[in-house]
Amino acid sequence: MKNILIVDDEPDIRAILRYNLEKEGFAITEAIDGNDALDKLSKDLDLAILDIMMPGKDGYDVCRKIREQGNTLPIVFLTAMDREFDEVRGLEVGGDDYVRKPFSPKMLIARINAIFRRIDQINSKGTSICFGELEINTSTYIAQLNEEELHLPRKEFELLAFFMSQPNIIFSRGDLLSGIWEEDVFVVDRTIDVHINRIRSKLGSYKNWIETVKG
Amino acid sequence: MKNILIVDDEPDIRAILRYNLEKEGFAITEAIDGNDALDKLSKDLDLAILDIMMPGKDGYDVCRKIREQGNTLPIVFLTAMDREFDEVRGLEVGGDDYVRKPFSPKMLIARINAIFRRIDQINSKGTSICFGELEINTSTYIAQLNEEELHLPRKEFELLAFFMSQPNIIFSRGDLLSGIWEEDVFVVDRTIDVHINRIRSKLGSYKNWIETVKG
DNA sequence: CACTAATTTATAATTTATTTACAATGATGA
DNA sequence: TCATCATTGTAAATAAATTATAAATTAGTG
Repeated sequence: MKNILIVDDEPDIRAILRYNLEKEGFAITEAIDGNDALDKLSKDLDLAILDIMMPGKDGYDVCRKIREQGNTLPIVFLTAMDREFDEVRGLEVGGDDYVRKPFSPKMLIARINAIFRRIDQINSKGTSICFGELEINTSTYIAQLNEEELHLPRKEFELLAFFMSQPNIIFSRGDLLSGIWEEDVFVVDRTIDVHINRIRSKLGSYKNWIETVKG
Repeated sequence: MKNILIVDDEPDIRAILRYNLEKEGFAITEAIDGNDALDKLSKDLDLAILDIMMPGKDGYDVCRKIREQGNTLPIVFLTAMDREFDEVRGLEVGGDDYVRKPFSPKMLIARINAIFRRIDQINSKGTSICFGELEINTSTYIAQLNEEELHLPRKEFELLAFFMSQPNIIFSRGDLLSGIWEEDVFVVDRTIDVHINRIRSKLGSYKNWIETVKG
């Protein structure tokens, strides 16, 4: 069971958080301010929710201290007014995400789950696809051909990953469009051709791995 | 008719989905949450649309459960906020695609059709015709002679498919014209002859499979 | 053999894909 | 901030494949 540390000076907020998170199956530890939080740090914790605005040490300070200890505990910031929170600063001091008050419990839980998933992914490297000498890792966005790294920008990578996820399947340009591009963007068919051309040239002698079928 | 399972806790979303998909000719089954969805699984289903955020079991959980049962039902995730959805995770647990809310019905349908097409291609059994050592697949436009792929451009393929769909039948050039060419185009009889000639030369030693009857 | 229909060959027209060049955007870093 | 570079998309030129036609050749039939 995942153990979450809630750090907030307002008892009401702590109660709401505890209620919702326990309902979702998390174990909860509470801290009433920054120093209390630092005292309660332990290996058992899986994530911390840090209020920014607290008497004494604020959320940023606590986060910075935690990181100074070499602790990689995932941290979600909680902030009352959107103006007060500087996302960049939060990420700078080592935060993983942030949620604005008033928050919907659903949203908060979604964010927390997303963080846990991301971590699971990093620890389980089951995200690579191979095809012959070609290996791509869809979580690190690294592609390798014959052990050599192949530099592919995002779109080219996605296109290649799309093909590799379903090898030997014929896709229409429309399939590729709806599979890879955002739904509301419109790109001309030739654009796809150009991307494929770029991938092919990077595949060098293996360029015929991507075959085209007329029409 | 394809049967689609819609899994979402919000009745409004279910209604929108049902409306659009039924308009497109799909049959709909609804489930209001993860457990309901698992109850309603059946062989009749052709695809499931899973909301990620649901009370109780979320979309990932449902997907994982379905896959644990060895069920390969195609699954499309539906997600409200982009932050919440981890695409890689979705694919890891066995999803086939995902669509973000608010979604355009057009896009959703495009995705769903793409999945069905892909599946048709993978188990391309129902759409193939055989004649001796010759097998053609009318959905992938792939023709094979003695297990070897036979490259046939569109028109030649259609012509061959036309013959194979009714073997041992004598067609006049007019029959072929009206069967294969668009209504309003006019092509000269010799054109057909040339196409048939090309097919024959590709059939090699089996070229006499297409016989000519004078007049 | 003469006549017509079918086949083959060559070539033109058309469609579709590839390549090249370049513009717009956005990120990076002095 | 400005300049620079990478990325992404578009347009236009080129190339390639497909389809259609025309003409030359061959085959079938009375």
